[in-house]
Order: sequence, then C-alpha cells, then structure tokens
Amino acid sequence: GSVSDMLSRPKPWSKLTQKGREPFIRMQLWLNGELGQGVLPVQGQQQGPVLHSVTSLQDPLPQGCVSSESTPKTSASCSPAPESPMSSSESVKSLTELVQQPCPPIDTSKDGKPPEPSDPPAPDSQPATPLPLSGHSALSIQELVAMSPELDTYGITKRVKEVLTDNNLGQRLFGETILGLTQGSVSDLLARPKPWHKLSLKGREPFVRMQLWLNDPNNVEKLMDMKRMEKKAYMKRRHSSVSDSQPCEPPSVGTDYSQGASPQPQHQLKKPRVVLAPEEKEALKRAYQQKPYPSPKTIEDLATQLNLKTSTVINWFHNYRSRIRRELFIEEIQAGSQGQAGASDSPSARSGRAAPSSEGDSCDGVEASVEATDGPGAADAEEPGGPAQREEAPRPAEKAEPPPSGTPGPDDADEEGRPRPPPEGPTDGPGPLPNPAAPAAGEDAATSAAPPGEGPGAARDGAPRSSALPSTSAPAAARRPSSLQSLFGLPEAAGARDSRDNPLRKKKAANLNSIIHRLEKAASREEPIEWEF
DNA sequence: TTGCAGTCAATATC
DNA sequence: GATATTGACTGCAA
Repeated sequence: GSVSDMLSRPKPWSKLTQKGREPFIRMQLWLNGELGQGVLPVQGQQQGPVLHSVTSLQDPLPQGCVSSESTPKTSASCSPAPESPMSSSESVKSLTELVQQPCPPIDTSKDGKPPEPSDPPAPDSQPATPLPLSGHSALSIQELVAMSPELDTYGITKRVKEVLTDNNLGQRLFGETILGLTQGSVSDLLARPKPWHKLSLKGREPFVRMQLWLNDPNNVEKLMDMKRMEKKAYMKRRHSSVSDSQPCEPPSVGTDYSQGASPQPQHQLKKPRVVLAPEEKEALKRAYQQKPYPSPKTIEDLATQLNLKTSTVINWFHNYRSRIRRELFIEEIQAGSQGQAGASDSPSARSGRAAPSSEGDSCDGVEASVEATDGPGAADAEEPGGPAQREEAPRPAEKAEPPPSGTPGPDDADEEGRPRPPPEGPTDGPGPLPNPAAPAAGEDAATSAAPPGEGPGAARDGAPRSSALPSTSAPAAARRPSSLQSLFGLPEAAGARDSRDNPLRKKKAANLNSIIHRLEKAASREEPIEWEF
C-alpha cells in the first residue's frame, strides 16, 4: 500500500522528512543498480559497489568522528585487531574501510588531533559522536545492514567484551560512541545477544557496527581517544563549574541544555520508577506460568489483586515474555557452542547464566512458584527437597543426558510428534485466540486465584516438563550457517545446533506448555483445527 | 488492538 | 564507577 501510494503520489523532496526520503534514496540506489536485485541476502555481488556508493552518501558509523589516523600505534595492545584480518574477506575489508573512510573527512581529521577543541563538546557530546539519530548515518548503516551477511552475534559480542575488558573500556563509552546506545542497552546486548536470524533489521544494526568496529584496526585507539577527550572535558567542566562557584546545576548527566532555561521543569514531570516487590514478581511469574498471555480480564484481576496499574502488569508480561525468549536464545547458542568447544562459553556464558537465572528459572515455573509463596521462609524451607534443587541439579545431570525427549512427561511424546509451534509464534498467533473465548477451564479461575495465595501449582509441574523444542533457531541455524563466517571470518557459527540440551528444553517447554495446553484444550473441544505451525 | 522488538533510563549490584 | 536489571515507552506489523 505504501509503495503504491508512493509511486503514484510522490511528494516533492522538499516536503519529505528524513524518513520519508529514505525510500526514494533506496529507489534511486536501486535504479542505479546499486542495491542489487534483491536487496537482501545478496550473494555474490552485493558488497563492493553497493557499500561504497552507500557509504559515500554519508558516513555509516558514528565512530568516524574520532579521526585517529595520526595516532601513533599503540596498536600493540589492540588485541582485537589481530583476529579481524584473518577472518575478513574482501568484502569485509571494504566494510572496514568504509567505516574508517568517513572519519577523516568528517571532522577534525586535520592534524591528527581530535577536535575536542574544548569541552563544549561535552555538552553536546553526542554530536561529535555518532548517534544514529541523524537520519543520515542511520540510513547508511541500514544499507550496510541490509547487505550484511549473516553474522555471528554471539561471537561478535564475545569479542567485543574481550576487547573492552582487555583495554579497560567501558560499555557506556562504547555504546554511546560506537553503537549509539545507552549503557544499559549495551550491557543487555552483550550479555544476551539474539541470533542473527532472529533480529530485525534494526536489531542487526548494532551488531554490524560492532563487527565493523572489530575490524577497525584502530578501534581501540579511537575509543581511548574518546575516553581521554571525555575525561578532559569533564575535568574542564568540573573545573569551571567549581571556579564559577557553585551555581552550576548538579552534574546533571550529559544533557545539553543549550541554554539555561529548561532544566528545572523536567524533574518535576518525572514519574517515579515502579519497582515491583519480590512477592509481586512471584505472583506475576506464577500467573505467567499458568497463562503467558493473560486475557485483559485476567490482567485486570492481577492488577487489582496486586494493587498495580494494569499497564504495569501488561508491561511486565511483555517484558517477561520477551526476556525469557531471549534467554532461550542464548541458552541455545551456548548449548551449541558447548557442544563443539568448551571454551566458548566464557563471557556470555557467565553473564547469561547469572542474570537470567532469576527470571529464567522462573520460566519453568518451578522456582518461581515455590519460592515466592507468602512466607518466603516457609517456602524456602520446602524448596530444598523439591523444586529448588530441581533447578540446580537438573542442569548438570540432564546435560549429560541424551535427548531430553525422553523426559518422563507424556507430553513430550505428544509434542515431539506434533507440529510443534515455535516458541512464540504459535503463542502469538493462535494462542490468544482460543483463550478469550473458552479459557474458562482453568485460566481465569486459576490465574486470578493464583497470584496472591494461589499455588495449586497446577501449571508449574505439568507445564515445564515437556520438551518440545520449537524450531525457533534450530531451523534457522541450519539454514545458512556459513555465509557470514566466510565474510567476517567469525569462528563460531551462529545459531545453535545441539540444542538437545535439557535446561534449555525445559524452559522452552515451560514456555510452551501453556500454549500447548490451550491448543489441546481447544482441539479436544472441537475448535476448528486450523492451528498449524 | 495486540504483541513484539528495540531502547531508554532509573536502580541495583558488584 | 562500571555493569546488570528491569519497568516503561515507541514504532511497527498482523
């Protein structure tokens, strides 16, 4: 529809917004033959010309700013560099070059001395940096992303983490300078990267940036420069503010009040962050166990029972679902890499495990359900024997185990044989449908009842067990394993192959359980059977 | 309308 | 001070 509209009633350039211009640029590129025929997966010819032309439009990566060619060569330390070359192929090189090219010209490339002519930059720190904000850089990077071969997100983040830690570079700096993201996002990204095939175009962007950055031989130096500049700026500011007496606003973060005027008022508007109490979280988790996709009514009930805003409950479910999903991804990846080489797990393995554990565990429902209860103490007491340990023990044990498929749960058998829905796919689609209508069974009753006192544990046990492992990544992984490696020379393959692993499966199962449950319910109930996944 | 992806930014933790 | 967690928000797609 949009295309039709655009083709028949194009707006004049001057009337277009940045975003609105994008399609026209794309069209132009396409007309020039620079976008290749498909746009996407580009096999053979893609890179070279395309990229160039694209980049020529504007600089792809923010980072460019820190012109550093002149910088000596501390490279020695520059650990990252070494690898890149080996892996890189022509195309990669071109990418890398692209990344760097823009830099010099852009700013102060002049005498090797990064601008930083003053701290003023501080206030608008961003400017120099790259934030993709500007439509420009965004566009070009998008092109790069579109052209990019499949990347090993896990491997990339792993290397980035190594480089950052090895060189004592912070996530914040890296994020703001290289990725145009905040620290929290970077942390999240590095700890729980999603597999390439699961990423949207936008989601791939930071990985492309990271890859390009890794391929940049001067990456570390550049960042170091930035770091120094920042420090200087900070010192200056601090200095001046001090000397100027106190008046200066509290070191309000890097905001850039160009003029004095605004700062104050904002504070007022800020609404306090909601922090859910452990009990509330537990209740929500339990509710999730029983119904990952609660009906509006259920949500309302939960909200009232927990004395939360419905929007909070809704958000919580959204966040929880997507975060659990992500955990599963990394689980898979880890499982996969583990299968082949023990080492790989190092960084993300840790982080992945650690953080998620809390939520992740809950995802089986196991831990969550138990622990929470009302009296933490009581609950805990019980745990030891049961669930609690299940969580811990199972892993190792199961790991050794062969295919969990054998898991006791009769469910498994069933699921295996069936179409088996993708983790969420089915969920989203059909999942919700049946519920609203028929959920009667246990749903609402259960859910609503659940939170507070609840605990029939109905879901928790039954659910988790099964092990249907939705295709999610499996297929994808299999799909096209290497295109990227060849290009970017990333050692590890993306995706997970040996996802046979249990803990993983369990989680998925947990997640899927309710879905399956509903499906079965619906099926037995003669719901038209058009649920295919 | 609903769900999701991707982020931000406030907090918690380390 | 750096990193991790997480509630909320935005934009998009079905």
